[in-house]
Amino acid sequence: MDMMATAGAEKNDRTTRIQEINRKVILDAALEVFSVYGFRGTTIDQIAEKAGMSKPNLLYYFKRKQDIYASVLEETLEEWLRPLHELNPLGDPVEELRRYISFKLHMSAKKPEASRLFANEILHGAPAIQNFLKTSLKKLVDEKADVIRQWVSQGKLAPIDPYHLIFMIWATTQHYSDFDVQVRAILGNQVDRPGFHEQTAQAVLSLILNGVKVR
Amino acid sequence: MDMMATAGAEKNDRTTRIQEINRKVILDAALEVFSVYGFRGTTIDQIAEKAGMSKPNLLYYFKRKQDIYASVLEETLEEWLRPLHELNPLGDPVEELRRYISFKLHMSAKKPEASRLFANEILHGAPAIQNFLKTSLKKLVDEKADVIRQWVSQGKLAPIDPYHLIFMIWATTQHYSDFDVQVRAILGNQVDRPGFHEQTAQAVLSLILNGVKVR
DNA sequence: TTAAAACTTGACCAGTCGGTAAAAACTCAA
DNA sequence: TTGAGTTTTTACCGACTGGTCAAGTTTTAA
Repeated sequence: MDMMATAGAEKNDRTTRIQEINRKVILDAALEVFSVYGFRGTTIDQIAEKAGMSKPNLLYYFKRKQDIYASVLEETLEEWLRPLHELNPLGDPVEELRRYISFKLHMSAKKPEASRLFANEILHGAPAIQNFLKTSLKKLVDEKADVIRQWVSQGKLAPIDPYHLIFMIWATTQHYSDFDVQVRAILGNQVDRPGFHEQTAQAVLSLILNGVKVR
Repeated sequence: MDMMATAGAEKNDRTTRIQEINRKVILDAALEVFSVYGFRGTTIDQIAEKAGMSKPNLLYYFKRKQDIYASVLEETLEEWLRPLHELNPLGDPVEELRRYISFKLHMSAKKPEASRLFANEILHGAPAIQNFLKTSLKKLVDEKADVIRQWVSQGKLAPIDPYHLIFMIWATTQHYSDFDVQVRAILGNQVDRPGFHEQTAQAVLSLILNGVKVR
C-alpha cells in the first residue's frame, strides 16, 4: 500500500458541489471508523452507513478502500503536525515547549480519532505513510531538533537530546488519547470531571519542563 | 469478547506432552502474528503456518481465534507488569525509578511484540482485557501511586502527580517499541548501531529523573 | 426543454476466512 | 500386540466483504 491521490469521479476532472460535499462526508465517516477498527477491521459498508450512502455510491467517489484510507491520513497528517511547525526558534524555549505540549494535549483531548488513526497506522508498520515519515516528517523533526539543540548550546535548556525530548512529548501527550481506555480504567470517572484536562496538562507540563530547565 | 481460559483438548483433562509443546508453539507464533496485524488483521492460517501445522490442527488446541488471542494476552500480561510490582517502597526513590525505567526500556527493546500486542488491544478499546485493566491493573497502579505519593510527602521527590508520572514512563518507554518505524524513519539506521539502546536509556532517564528530583 | 453528464442503487460475484465433520494416522498403556 | 484415546489431515461450508455491473434517477448547462 502506498500514499496516493484522491481518485476523482468519472470523465470530467472538474469537482462538482456534490462531489465536494460527499467526499467530505465520507472522509469524516472514514476517520471515525478507521480510528476505531483500523484498516483491516473496517468495512466499506460501515463507512458507507455512517456516511449515509450505499457502498457502490461511496465507491463512486473512492475507487478502493485504500484510497479512502490514504485520503483520511493525508488530510489529518498536516493538521496533526502543524503545532510542531510553529515551534518558534526566537521565542523563549521553556515557553515555546509549554505552548507546544499544551497544544498537543489539547488536540489529543479534542480529536482523539486523529491520534488513534496514526497510532494504528504506525503500530502496523506505517504501510501507507512510510515514505511521508522518511521525508517530510524527518525533515521537520530534524529542523526542530536543531532549534532545540541551539537552545541547549545557548544555555537556555538543560543538556538534553532533542530527538528523545520530542519523542517523549509525542508519547506522553498522545498517550491520553491512544490509551484512553487504560487511563479510564485506572483513574475512573474523574477523567470526565470538568477540570481533568487542565490538571493533566499541569502535571505533564511540570514533569517535562522540570526535566528540561537549566538548574 | 472477554478473557477466558485455554480450551483443553477433548475428553480427558490431562495435559499430554504433545499438548504442552504444541500449545507453546502456537502461542509463540500467535504473539508474533497478532502483534503485527492485530486481532482482526490476523488469520488463523497465518498463525498455523508460522506454528508449522494445519489450521484444523491448530483449532484442535484452541477452539476459536479469540481463545488463542486471550491466551497470548494472558500469558504476556503478567510478565509485562512484573517490573512495576518490583518497585520497592523502601529503596531510594530516584534509584528505584531509574531501575524501573531502565527495565521497561530494556523490555521494549528485547520483546517489542508484547508491547505492540497490548498497544493494539488497548487502542481498540481493550475488548479482551477491560476487566483486567479495571481490577488487577488498577489495584497495582493504585498501590504504586501510593508509594510514590509517600516519597513525595517525605520530600524525596518533587511534588508530582504519581499517576501522570507512571503514564509518562509507560508512554515514553513503550514508544520505542510501538512506534519503532517512526523512530527509525526519523533517526535512520543509527537505531541499529551498538550503543543506541544505552544512549536512549541515558536520554530518557535524565529527562524523566530531572523532572522528578527535588531541587 | 432537453440531453448529456453526474450521481445513485440493487443485484451480484469471487475470494477469503472462521470454523466443522469425519475419517485416517499415530501414541501408548496394558 | 492391541485397541482406546489422541492427534492430524482432507474436504468442505456458510458468512462476510471488497469490488463490479448495468440500469435507473437526478442535476446541470445550453
